[in-house]
Amino acid sequence: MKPESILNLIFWFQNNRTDHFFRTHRNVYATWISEIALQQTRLAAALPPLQKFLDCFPDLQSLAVANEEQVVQCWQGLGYYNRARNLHKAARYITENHSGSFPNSVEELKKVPGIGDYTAAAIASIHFNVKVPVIDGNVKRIFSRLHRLDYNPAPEKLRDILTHIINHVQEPGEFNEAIMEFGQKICLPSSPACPSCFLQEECIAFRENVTAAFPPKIKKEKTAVAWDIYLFTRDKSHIGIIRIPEDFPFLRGHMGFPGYLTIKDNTFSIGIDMDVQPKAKLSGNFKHTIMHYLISASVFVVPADSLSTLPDEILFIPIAQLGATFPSSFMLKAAAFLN
DNA sequence: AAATCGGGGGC
DNA sequence: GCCCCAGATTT
Ligand code: SF4
Repeated sequence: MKPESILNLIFWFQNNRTDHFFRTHRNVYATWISEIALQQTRLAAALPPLQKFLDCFPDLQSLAVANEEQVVQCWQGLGYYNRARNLHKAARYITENHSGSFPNSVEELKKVPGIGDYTAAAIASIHFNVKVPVIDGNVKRIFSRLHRLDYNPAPEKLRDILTHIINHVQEPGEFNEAIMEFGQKICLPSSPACPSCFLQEECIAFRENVTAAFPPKIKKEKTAVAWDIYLFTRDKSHIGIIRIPEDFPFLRGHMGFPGYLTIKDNTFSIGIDMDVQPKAKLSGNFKHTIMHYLISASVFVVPADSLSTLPDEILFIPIAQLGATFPSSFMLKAAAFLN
C-alpha cells in the first residue's frame, strides 16, 4: 500500500465511519464483547443480539459472577456457543489474574480464553495504542485483491506488510478499524464498489478485471440430514426438555427437545431410545442449516401420558419458559410448532 | 494443515 | 436458496 493510500484510507474512515453503540462510549469491555460477537458474523446480524448481551452483562464483573448457562442463554441468536463459554471463562480469568482489568499487551491478551491473534490485536491497538495489525477476513480479502494473490490462510508475508504499514501510522487502532470498515463498505465480499474506490490505481485485481476471482473461493460439500423432534406435552401447558449430550455433533450441552438426528448411516440420539420410538403423528416440518448440514426437521407432538416410558433425565417446564431456556435458533423453531 | 463450531442478512 | 462473514481451538 502506498503511503498516500494509507492517508486516503484514514481520511475516508474519519468521514464515513459508523458510530455503533458498542463503540460510542469506548470501553475495553464493550470492545471485547463486540469483537467476539462479530467473529464470523455479519454486522447486521450481530447487532440486536449483541445489544441484548451487553444489556444483560454490562461489565466484566456481572459476567464473571454469572453462571455459564445464563451466559450461553444470553448468546441466543449468535451461534458458535463456545464463544459465550469462553467469554465467561475469560471474565473469571481476568478477574483472578489481572485484578479485573484487561491486560494491555498482545502476549497477555492471547492467554485469555477465546482471545486469539485477531482479537488481541484489535483490543491492543484500539485501547492501548499498540502498533499491531489486525488480520481478519476483510484484511485478507482487500490485500488479496490489491495484490491479486491468495492470502488464505494469511502468510507471514502479509503480516510483515501490515506490520510495516502500521508502524508508520499515528493511531494503529484507527487504521485497523479503517481497513475493516473499508472492507465492509467498499471492498465488499461480492460486487466491490470499485468505481468509487480510491485504491483503484494500485489494485491489481481491478486493473486486470478479476476482482470476482479474488479471494479464490473454496466451496464446501453440503450434507442433507434428517432430524426427528419429539414434543412431549403434559397438561397442555408443559413440555419435556432434556440436555443435548456431549457426543452430539452440535449444540452440545444446550437444553433442547428429545429426538434423533440421522447423518448418513449414523444416528445421534437426544434422550430417545430408538427401540421404543413413540408412535406419534407428524405435526410439521421445517428446514434449518447448521454448519454444512442441511437439516430437514420433522416435528412430532406427543402427549407424555400416552407413553409407557420416558427418558429418565427429561424435565417438564412451562411452555412459556422455552424462550428463556433454549439458546439455539434450531430448537426455538421447533418450539413454534406448539402453537 | 485441516476439521470443528451457528446463524442470519443480503444478494 | 446460497454465500460468507471484525476467528479460535482442537486434532
Ligand atoms: S478497486 Fe475494487 S477490488 Fe480493488 S480495493 Fe478497491 S474496491 Fe477492492
